[in-house]
Amino acid sequence: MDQENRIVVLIDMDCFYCQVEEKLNPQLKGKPIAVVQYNPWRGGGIIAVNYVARAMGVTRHMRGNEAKQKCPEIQLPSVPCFRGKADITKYREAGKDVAKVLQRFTPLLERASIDEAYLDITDPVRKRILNIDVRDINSNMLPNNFALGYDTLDSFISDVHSCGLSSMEFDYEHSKHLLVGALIVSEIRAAVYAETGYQCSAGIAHNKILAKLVCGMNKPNKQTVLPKHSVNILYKTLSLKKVKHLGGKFGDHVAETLNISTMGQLQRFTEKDLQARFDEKNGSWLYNIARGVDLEPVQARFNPKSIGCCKQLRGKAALQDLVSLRKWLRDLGDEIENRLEQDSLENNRIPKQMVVSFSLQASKGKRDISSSRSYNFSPEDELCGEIFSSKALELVMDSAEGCKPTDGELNRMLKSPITFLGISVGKFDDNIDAKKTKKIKDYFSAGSSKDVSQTDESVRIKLERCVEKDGTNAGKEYVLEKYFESSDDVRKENITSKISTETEQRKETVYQSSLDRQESFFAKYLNSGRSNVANDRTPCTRAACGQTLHLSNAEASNDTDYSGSTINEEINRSIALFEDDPDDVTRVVNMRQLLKTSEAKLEDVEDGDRAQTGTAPIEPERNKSPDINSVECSECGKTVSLDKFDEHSDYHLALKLREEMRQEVRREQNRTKSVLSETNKNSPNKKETPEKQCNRSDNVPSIVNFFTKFDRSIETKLCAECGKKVPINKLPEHLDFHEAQKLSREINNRSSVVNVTSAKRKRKSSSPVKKNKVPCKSIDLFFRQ
DNA sequence: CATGGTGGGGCT
DNA sequence: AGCCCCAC
Repeated sequence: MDQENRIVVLIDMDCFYCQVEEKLNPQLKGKPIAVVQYNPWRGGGIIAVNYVARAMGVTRHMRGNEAKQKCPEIQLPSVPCFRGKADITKYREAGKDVAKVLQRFTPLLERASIDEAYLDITDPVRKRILNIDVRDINSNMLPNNFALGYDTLDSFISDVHSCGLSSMEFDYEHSKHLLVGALIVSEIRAAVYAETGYQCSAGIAHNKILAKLVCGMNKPNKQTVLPKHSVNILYKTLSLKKVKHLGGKFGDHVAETLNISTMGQLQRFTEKDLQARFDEKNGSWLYNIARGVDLEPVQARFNPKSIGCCKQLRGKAALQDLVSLRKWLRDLGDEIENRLEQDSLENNRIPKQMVVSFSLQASKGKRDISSSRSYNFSPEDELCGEIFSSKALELVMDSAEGCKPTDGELNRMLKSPITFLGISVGKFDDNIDAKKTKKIKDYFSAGSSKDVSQTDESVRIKLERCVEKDGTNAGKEYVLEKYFESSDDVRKENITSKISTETEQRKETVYQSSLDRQESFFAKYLNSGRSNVANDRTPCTRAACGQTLHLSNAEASNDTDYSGSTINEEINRSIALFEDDPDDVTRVVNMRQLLKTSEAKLEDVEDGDRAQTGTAPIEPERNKSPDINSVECSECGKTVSLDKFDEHSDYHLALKLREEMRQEVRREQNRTKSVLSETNKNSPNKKETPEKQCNRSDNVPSIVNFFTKFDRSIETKLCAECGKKVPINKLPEHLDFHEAQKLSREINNRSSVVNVTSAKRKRKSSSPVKKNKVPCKSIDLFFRQ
């Protein structure tokens, strides 16, 4: 409503990647470290530096080797590498963990990056003011808090307490709200630290630009408030380029045309003047921000609007031929698929569009030519890595003239090398349950020719395996219900009776008989689960889990807890373990306990136990050393409790197996393609679509050879599921792969009962600033050479 | 060859 | 739709 009197916060994690590495490997704490992105060139590129290392002169922009020179004892943990590119999953997950804590304090949270979020806490501040006496706030309650324009926080507080009588300029109401905002922010940061172990800094001001600005002024692990009347003090010396949106070309342009360098100097110009020199919108924006005014609302957004991955392939790494292009698109497509799987699981949405971007090497001295092409998914498209990579290839070929005019077998060279490749998906469709239910039905009725009873049994076994992890009847019923939704009546009958009557007694034997039959992907996976069933420590965990489910259900009725999960959400989470992280349940349990204790603390505050509030732990003395009963997984670095470690290892094994199987399927697909296109080989020359050219290129002997190790002497059989040729000895595995896919889809397609996104307020983008913000055409032309 | 991989967003 | 800029 009153955009100028909001309380806006920017939370920024301190050297986040380093903190994540330090948490994963506590031995690193206190030592100088920098996280490098794998890159064989000169020790890797540094993307984060902790404060110990910064003190010794290590900065971003340096390579690992330079850091070693400056600081020989520096440790350089590296971003893991998957499919030939950096994989930042663990940091993404860590960022999400943090954001979940933040979200408890306000639904008006905008995730700005992996480690930053804006919070509009205007409402929480108002409510708090009704419940407390601002005069009871003292600097002991606000450790590590700075007020810009004041030597000490106390002098700011006493200004507020004296009702601003000491200064004509002082706006009491504004500063009172800021002070209460700072109090809330210190509670937020304490919660983040208590629940995640991560430290962050914060800026507290009346809008996003200023919050962002002051957040960086005291770091790390500090927070800074910016009273309105201190803006001019700050601007007096503040370089214009420090302000968001002015850090790039536009900022340079402004500074040069006006011949100024500080924000203060920007105030000398009238709005009309600025509009004349730049553009109506940019002019107004500059005029406003020069006075500390920024009307851009904090948007309620937790989930990203797009999911993408890309890879630079510069210099010698540039792609020269179709084979390598296809390889990279496959890898990118696979990553998209995996991340989308997760996303649909968590957010109940699927993308409607994909965009492929690429750059072609230009003649030396010139900038590479970058292009992008989009594709809107049709309802029949199956959102798998295969679709992403094949569509991407089509689009690239279509617009990049990838193939040289045919010259016998050498037509696989690209006209110009590709120096950048990226696939991203977006334009998400929310609440996809209805549509998906139909798709599930398709999947399950597609098997047809296979022995129905065996299919059902294997599905049943897998379903039981799922609910096994859940440990509650509710979860079992839920899963079965979802399965029935997608089954025809005969199957329903069949399975219902089996499960309802025999489950408890026959569980072991069912597993056993299944295992006797085949030792394959699922058998191995199930086997690992079975051994855990036998393990007497596991049931305890499950019991705890079941208890938690009920607890969290109670919590969900607490409307001040925005993250409160429903029982169904918890169940879903448990089910998700099958594909997701087996450790999740224990994490949820721990998280719940922490939430309860921290909520209790917050209630203490609300109840007016102010002496207690004063000790609000900005750095709790909690012992963060890892549990003696847990161990760090060498695969993913996560801490895993010992009694779950077997299971966790199996999870990684399963992932690897699945990946192998996918590759296997791909190889077969490609071989099939090339065989098919052989029939075209002798057809007369005619205009061909790029797609056809693609296929034909697969026929080139060298490319067939690329997909190694296919032995034509081995007998093959057509798979009833996918119609592809499968070596007969690989058939059991291959069928299991399809089962795994089906189950995976079934799991992914189940409804997510709580839709976090929909709980958020949706604002109209009425922000005047939005229109005011961006470099206009004239500026674009100015910089285009 | 040399921050690189991700995101958001505005303009035409 | 496709291009470009900004920022972490």
